[in-house]
Amino acid sequence: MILDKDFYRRHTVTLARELLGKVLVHRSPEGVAAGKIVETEAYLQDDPACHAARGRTGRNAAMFGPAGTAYVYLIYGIYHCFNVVAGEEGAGEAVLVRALEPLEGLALMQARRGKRRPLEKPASGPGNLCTAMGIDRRHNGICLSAPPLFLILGERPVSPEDITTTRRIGISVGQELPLRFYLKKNAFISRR
DNA sequence: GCTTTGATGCACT
DNA sequence: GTGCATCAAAGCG
Repeated sequence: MILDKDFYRRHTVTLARELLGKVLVHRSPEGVAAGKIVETEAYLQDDPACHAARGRTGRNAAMFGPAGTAYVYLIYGIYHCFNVVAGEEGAGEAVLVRALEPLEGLALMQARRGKRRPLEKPASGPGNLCTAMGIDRRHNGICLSAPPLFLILGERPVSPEDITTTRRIGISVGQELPLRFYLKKNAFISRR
């Protein structure tokens, strides 16, 4: 049921595409929240936009762990971003998960977002996703092959024709690259 | 309907 | 002190 270590052992770009359609589950004391991954971005070695590009620091240390480790960091002092570590151990590559289509615990996600009106897409955008799922720095460095935070197969497989490739979003360092992937026609992606 | 800006931890100059 | 893999409220017209 839970995707194990072997699932994560493949090229980072391949993993970024393979993660589409898989389901991210978080079992927390507040309840279970789960959603289908609909948007990802790959961050590779020798890429200035990759946090690991300038070596290991306290913040990015989890990126250098084995594939299938969670890398969660704080951005702009307020939002968290959730990544799946990929590639060879020590390479410092990862896949940023940018948006989910809620499958379970929609009300919990909406409550965590804390808006007046319940949001239709509470987990679209990397910062929003972490807020809705209750993911924060406590999850940094943990293994994604066991509860409380893990991935399972989706209901139906995703075929290559279902995937759109674009430039990554919000990158301001270095050359921008076609390393963003999302499910075509899915309403829950963060941007067109 | 845009565009601007404030929120602010952490790594780096 | 500056800038970032962000987001939404505020300002503008």
